[in-house]
Amino acid sequence: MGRKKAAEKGERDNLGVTVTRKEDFSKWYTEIVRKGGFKDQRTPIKGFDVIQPWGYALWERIQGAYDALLKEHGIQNCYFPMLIPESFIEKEREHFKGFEAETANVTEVGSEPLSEKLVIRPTSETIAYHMFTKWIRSHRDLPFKINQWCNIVRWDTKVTKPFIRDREFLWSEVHTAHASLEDGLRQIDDYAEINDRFHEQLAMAAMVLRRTEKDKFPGAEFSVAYDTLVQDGKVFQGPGGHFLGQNFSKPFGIKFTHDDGRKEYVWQTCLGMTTRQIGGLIMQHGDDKGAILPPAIAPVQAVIVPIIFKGKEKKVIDQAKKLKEKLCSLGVRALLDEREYSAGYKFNDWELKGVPLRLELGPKDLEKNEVTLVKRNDGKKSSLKLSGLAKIRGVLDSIQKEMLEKSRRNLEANTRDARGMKELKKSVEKGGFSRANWCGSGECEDTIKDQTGAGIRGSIYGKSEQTFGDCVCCGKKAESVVYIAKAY
RNA sequence: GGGGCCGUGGUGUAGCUUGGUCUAGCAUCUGGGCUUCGGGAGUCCAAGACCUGAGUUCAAAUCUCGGCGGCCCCA
Repeated sequence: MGRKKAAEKGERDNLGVTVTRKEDFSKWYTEIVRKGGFKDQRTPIKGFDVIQPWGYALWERIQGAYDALLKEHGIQNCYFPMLIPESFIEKEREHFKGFEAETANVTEVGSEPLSEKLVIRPTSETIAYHMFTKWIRSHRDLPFKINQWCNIVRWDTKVTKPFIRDREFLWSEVHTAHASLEDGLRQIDDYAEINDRFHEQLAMAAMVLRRTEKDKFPGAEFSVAYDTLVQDGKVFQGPGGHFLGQNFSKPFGIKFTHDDGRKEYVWQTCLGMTTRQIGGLIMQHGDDKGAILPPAIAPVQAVIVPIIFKGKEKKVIDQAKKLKEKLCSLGVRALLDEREYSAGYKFNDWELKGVPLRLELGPKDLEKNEVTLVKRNDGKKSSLKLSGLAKIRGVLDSIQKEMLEKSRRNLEANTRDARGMKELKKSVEKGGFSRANWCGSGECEDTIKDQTGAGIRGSIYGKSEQTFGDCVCCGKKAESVVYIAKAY
């Protein structure tokens, strides 16, 4: 059946996205991931998927942006081994019990059993800090800041979402050691700066929240995470930084000597950013046609689609090639789509993939020495003289700004105060963040979760907000203002 | 952690309730031709599938149980 006939019959074919966000947000997301060529889950082992070229190209951009920010802040890359001896786990029980149930273990080589069980890293604190004891001896060695890009295995019992919840994923993990509590805390501020700038590039408005005691990273003194608001009203957790205090340096014995000869344990921090971010980006910006990638991070910023009429092919293709060259020399990541598909097919395909700007070049444009621009974020069409191509940089910048603005407006419009459980329940149903007063007790935290299905995400990091009433749950004196939301 | 839905060519599906004419239908995709390209073109030819294991039965895509896998909701 042709597409026209299918459309007449009211059927939706399987080439594009078959559901709207409103109809079924989850299915919409999964379809974009698959049909946009981001990821293929049809592998033999659940949760161990293939990141496809388009998805990986996006990851490389995300990675590049983050890597540059880390390096600007004096963090150097290195690589730790994938296998960790089980005995290391004994050194930091509290930390590891958070992962214990989901580690994959290596117990034999060939058919010979190993003398000690090895764990495939679910995170690298234990192996990294084992090495820290060998590298750090003097105050001169501090601060010590390293990062590694690697894969991680966490064998969740259920996997429901590509990128968002996988058993194997790629990430960046930063580990630092400091000579004082103050310097360690300054590192957390550094993370905030890194992540603020990162989120600008992603065009995602974020809430920077200090997690509650229950929700912090296992073994940490406190955790700070970036929460962004997805279109369906749930929040998405992005990168998280953790202040570890001396909780790891003591059991691992990471000591240094001060300039006055005193010996002391180091203060530590860690930070992580994962391929989950790809899922967050898609859910944040996408529309019913597919993904929408912000220009700062899109692998292809402008795709050129030649419109070919019989007899005029050469002219159009030649001009399109020149156009691509010019754009590249202007520093635009441009791609000429010369595939043997119809123009309409290509339009849909690139919209699914999320390329921020499409340039159409056909006989009509050639006559006028123009090119047709179509913005992915709002679909607006315009013409641009071929002599004025430099303006494209400005168009890309404005797309970036518009996307960030939209994200900010969405966050603002969906953050509201709630006083008392009745109001909170109503607010949670609407989606987004509910801003409420909290007494600080774990009981109230659990009750809120039980009764509303939403959890306390934390309080704004680095800013103490004035309470505006009593605890939303128990009515006793409130200690802080917290943000409550359902999360992925 | 609890509950529910589901598994048929690469993809999306029909068939399953009531087992047999299923030698498994359709669309799309793929390869080859002709033709076409400003929103997923048309046409001709070719190729391509019942998740897995056990059971019930003369007979299983269809019924039963287990496994593996996918999806959704609640906690």
